[in-house]
Amino acid sequence: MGVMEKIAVKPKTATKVAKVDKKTLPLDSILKMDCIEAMRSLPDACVDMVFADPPYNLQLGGDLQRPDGSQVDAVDDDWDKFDNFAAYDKFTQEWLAEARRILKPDGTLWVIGSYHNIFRVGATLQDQGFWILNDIIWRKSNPMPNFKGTRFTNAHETLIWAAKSDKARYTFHYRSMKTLNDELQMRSDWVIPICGGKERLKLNGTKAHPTQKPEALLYRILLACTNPGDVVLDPFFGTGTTGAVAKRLQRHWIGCERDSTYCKVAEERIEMALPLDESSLETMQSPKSQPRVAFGQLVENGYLRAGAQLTDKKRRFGAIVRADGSLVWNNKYGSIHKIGALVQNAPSCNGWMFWYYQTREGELKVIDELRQNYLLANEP
Amino acid sequence: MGVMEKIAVKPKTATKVAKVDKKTLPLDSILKMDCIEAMRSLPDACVDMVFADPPYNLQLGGDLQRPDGSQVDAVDDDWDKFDNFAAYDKFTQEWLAEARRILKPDGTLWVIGSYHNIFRVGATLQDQGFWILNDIIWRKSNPMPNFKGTRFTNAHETLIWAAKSDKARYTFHYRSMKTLNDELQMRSDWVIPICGGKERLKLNGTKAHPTQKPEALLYRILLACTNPGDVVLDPFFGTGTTGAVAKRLQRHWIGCERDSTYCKVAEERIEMALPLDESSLETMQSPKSQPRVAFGQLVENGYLRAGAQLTDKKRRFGAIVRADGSLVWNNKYGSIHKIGALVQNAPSCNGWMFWYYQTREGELKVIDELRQNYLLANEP
DNA sequence: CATTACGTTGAATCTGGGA
DNA sequence: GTCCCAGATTCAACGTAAT
Repeated sequence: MGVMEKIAVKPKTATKVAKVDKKTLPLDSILKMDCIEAMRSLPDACVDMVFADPPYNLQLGGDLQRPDGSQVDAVDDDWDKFDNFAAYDKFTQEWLAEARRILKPDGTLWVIGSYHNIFRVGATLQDQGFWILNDIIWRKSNPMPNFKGTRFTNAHETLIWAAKSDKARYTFHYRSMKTLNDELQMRSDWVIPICGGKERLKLNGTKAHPTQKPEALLYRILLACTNPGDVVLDPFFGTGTTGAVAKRLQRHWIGCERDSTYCKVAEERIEMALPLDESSLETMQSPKSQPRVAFGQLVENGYLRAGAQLTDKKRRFGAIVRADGSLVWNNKYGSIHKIGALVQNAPSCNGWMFWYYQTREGELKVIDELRQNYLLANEP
Repeated sequence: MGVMEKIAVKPKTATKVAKVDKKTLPLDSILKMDCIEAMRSLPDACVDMVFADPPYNLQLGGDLQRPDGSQVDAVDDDWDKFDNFAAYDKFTQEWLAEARRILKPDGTLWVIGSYHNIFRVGATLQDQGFWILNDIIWRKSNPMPNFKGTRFTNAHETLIWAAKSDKARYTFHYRSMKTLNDELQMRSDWVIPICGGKERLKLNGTKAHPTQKPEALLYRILLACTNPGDVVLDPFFGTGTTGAVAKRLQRHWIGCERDSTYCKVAEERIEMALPLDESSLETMQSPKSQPRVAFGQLVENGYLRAGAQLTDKKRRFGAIVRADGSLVWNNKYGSIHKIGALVQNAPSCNGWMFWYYQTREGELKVIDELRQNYLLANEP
């Protein structure tokens, strides 16, 4: 188990990416225009995440406009689906290219879709160099049944999580996700109800947006893959689920939305959203973000004496601690990790978990416990 | 509830598609060559289903160790190596085009893949004119964990079910699936364990094939979307899961496989497989494939007299039966389904379940019961 | 013989900070 | 950019051995 610790904006962000002056960004506001045009107004590498819920109904020609307002394709009653796929692909290429440009090098992209469009979106983003990290299945606990009994009940939607490249060092709060999932690794299939009840926004008694996404979905995504203070852009903002959750989780957001009714609904909704208290935002952090403790510090501070014998759990191997914090085994010297790997003939080893010491009572205890004690005693 | 009835090859197949002489097909055998070459040797429109488990193009990096230091046995076979996406796409286009050609007009295609390849496969098959009916999520109950804690556990694979066109009259045994799923509609996410235990084929103590699929997966697919006697072709036969399940379910199969070791293992395995007894094959069938009973037959045979009054369950609407089996309501005439839809102002209605008649005892009973009685009394 | 303990394994794009 | 090396990281099912 790790130690509770506040999330801090990862320091590498400050040093590794081109510095973007957040003051010049339209943070926490909606750009009331076409998303491609909107993104073009932003500088390169300025956002930490893009979350996109693009249109997928190929017959809704209105959703396929170019930045200049012209129609991508004449979608009339005689529409040919091949022409339509081409038009949809072009639209997808355009908004993805802009999203890619404004993403920081270590930022990630999330897209949600159904079988109508997700294969085209996925192939396109791979073509553009995005590196898929996971595909995530949103399993709806209460999907609409297939009334005609002609197919399987369409009970899920698919999300793609992708980095800008295979080398990118993306944000992923593994430990938070594991905690959220009752101490088991979070899987790629998430059970979340569809958006309804009080959460579902209404206008004159009817739903304000046909495909409003549940906040729980965005909550998990933002918690897992961004840090407080990060900037999340949503090119198809709709009624602003992304903005509402971002505000709750103390992330900045930028929305793109042409429809003025949606904009109005979203603004009112986000205005009402309450940011979580900072203490509620504390999450389980990976030990990676704990201060490092050198094994030698433990020796130096008397947690273990030089000359003490360490063994593995089953007492198959024994090694001696030296004053500088190195171990000796079979006339070979090295770190706890190196010698641990050596005795097992393994390529690598976490010495903290491998080596045990004997207490005065004769009990074997893993040396990682000493490190935890040291950390507790030396907390800031 | 429907009636238990034997599956029969759907009659339309015999009349609608170009007749293929099954004697000329290499039924229930493996074509030991490249799948594209193999499919080219077959005539047009000769198979009812193609099930394909193509290489995933995994693009794995270096070795991967578990936390305990042991090595993960990766898929490093030559058949999964492609130079780039373009090469993989070309390969996909070629085998899909042949699969499309040999499929009967009402036949369907199933493909399985992971996020590495499924988006490319999905987009390609849409480009070729296939009409996606569902994407199905195979949720693994026991996936391999993400050992490094770097992503969400990849706990599923994706299948695509597609018809040759949007007009195709594909086979789907809705009722069998609903029965299989405890009287709930079968959803698009299926929980099935990975293939292990006795089912996992071994050679000299190690797995015979790195990616053997569970029979439960094929069982559900073949049961849902083929009829006994249908022909299923698998272009990437491997160790023959498709063949083994097809034999069990009394379907014909054709496999394509280049690797002679896989061929040998598959042949032995299928040889051992026992076809299910015909009585075990009886499953709940869709009302559509039951012998149709015209409502008029019931009138004709005295199950209901002309002039009788029908109502809905709550006696909100009343209609009169005419001698030809049509109903009258508000001076409007039509079938039980049409008038049922009309009175509710609904787009459609299953009249068999909507309309009730009154017994001599004054009890309301759904008219579907009369149909069931008629069917029982008139069984062959 | 029953139960527990331990070892093995599965389509995996699987580390990251500092010099 | 490369290199070095500390050190973080697993779930369910199945098979076999030990108790």
